[in-house]
Order: sequence, then structure tokens, then C-alpha cells
Amino acid sequence: MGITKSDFFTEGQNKIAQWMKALGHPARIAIIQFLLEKKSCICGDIVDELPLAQATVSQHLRELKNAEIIKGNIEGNSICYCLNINTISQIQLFINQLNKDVFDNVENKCC
Amino acid sequence: MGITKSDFFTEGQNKIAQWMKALGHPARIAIIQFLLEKKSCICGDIVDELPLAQATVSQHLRELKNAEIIKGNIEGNSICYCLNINTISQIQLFINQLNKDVFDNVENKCC
DNA sequence: ATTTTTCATCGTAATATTGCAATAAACAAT
DNA sequence: ATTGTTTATTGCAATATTACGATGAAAAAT
Repeated sequence: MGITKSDFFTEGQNKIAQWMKALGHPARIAIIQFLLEKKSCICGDIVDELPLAQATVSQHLRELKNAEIIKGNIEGNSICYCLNINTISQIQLFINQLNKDVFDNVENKCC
Repeated sequence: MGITKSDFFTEGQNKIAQWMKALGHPARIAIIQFLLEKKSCICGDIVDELPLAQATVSQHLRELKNAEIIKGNIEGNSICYCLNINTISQIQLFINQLNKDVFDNVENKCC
């Protein structure tokens, strides 16, 4: 079908999956790394850094924005994108808990 | 097109994106949580826990395995799946570094 | 006022994902 | 040997994603 049965999963499961899905493309990872590198946050030149057309980059940015991984501000003519600390922190919480649980159960592993 | 231009991104970017993509579906998050909950690792009953057909669950398990998020062992008739500590740790490393970098640059944010 | 710059959106094509029924494969139990 | 149990695979339909050219919109620069 190609449609995800979101209704049958918990809100938390859907939220985490949405964040992870947004991070599930190398161009979007590259965008995030670029936003970190460019401390100035004047981010109009992401297109020049990526091997993708402007329309494609804009689409990736929109997906990151929809998932609340980044925020965008209009700055006169250009737009300034920033990482959303709040979401990144929540992702970190999930991954750290996951890692802790895995290590706590390490003696119960069978493979 | 629907095809990702992986060749134009770094190995690291592709690897991280692959992990995140594998985690980018609520059913796969649910599977992971179930694997953690069931400490025994006798995991033949994932199908009963999820609102999905057996074929679909098997497909999700294969994707998690391809991304090396889980490992699977044949145990007589049934199969035992476990989380791959190594990969989970690497994901944690990436997220923790990301979070650190975001916080370090908090004063340079514009939005 | 016109042109340029910057970013978003629309339309479209190619490919990928999601989901399931049906079937196969591999072993266990009878 | 046959039957049941468990998981994988195949084939298919519906939907989503990825990518880009063309176009639009809004402010900046000339």
C-alpha cells in the first residue's frame, strides 16, 4: 500500500519515527552538519554546498522543518535556518535511554 | 526520480542516514521497544504484538537487520532477534555529538 | 520602475516504501 | 511420512519519496 498505519501505534512511537525519518537521508544529514559548521546561521548558501538543485534542497529543508528538526526565520531577502535544540534534545533522550536499556540487558542477549 | 544520490555524500553521512531511515517507521520503533521489553530474546511473537500481518513484520525485521540495528539467530524452529549494541552505540555517539555542538553554538542562533 | 537575488511551490517522472495474501522453506511433533 | 509451526519470499497494488525544471513571490539593488 505505501501508507503507514500510524493510528495503530502510540503517539511516542510515531513522533520518534517522524524525527528519525527526517534524519534518514544523506542530504538532510549534510544540511544539519552544514548548519552546525556555519555558526553564523546565515544559511542561504546551502544549495552551493550540496550536489542538488535548489528546488530539491528547499524540499529537504521543508521536511526537516515539518519534523521540527530545524527552524526558519525570514531575514529580509534571505532565510536563516537553525537547528531546533528542543527536538535534538528529545532525540538524544530517546537514544540515550535506548542505549542504556540495551546495555542493562546485555547478559540476556542470545546473538 | 525517487533515487537518492548517495554517491555525492560522504560515507559517514550515508551510514547515519541509513540507520535513521531504518528507525523512521513506528512499527520498527515498536519492534525495538518490544525487543527491549522481552528480556528473554525469544522473539517469535512480535507478530502478535503488532497490528500488522506476518509478512509485513518480517519485512520490517529485514530492514532493521540490513541496517544492522538488530541481529538474528536461528534457534531451532524459531528465530531470536536482538538489538545490535555496536550500532546503537554508534548512533548514540552521533546524536550526543550533535547535541553538544548545538548547545555549544547556542549563542550564535538566530531563530 | 526594472532587474536581480533568494527561496518556495507546482507539475512531473522515476523509484522506493508499505502492506498483505499466497506460497515456500525449514524444522518439530505426531 | 504427514502435519503443524514458524519465518522468509514473491508478487502485487496503493502511496510516498526523491529530484528537477519551470514558475511565482517578495524583498534588495540598480
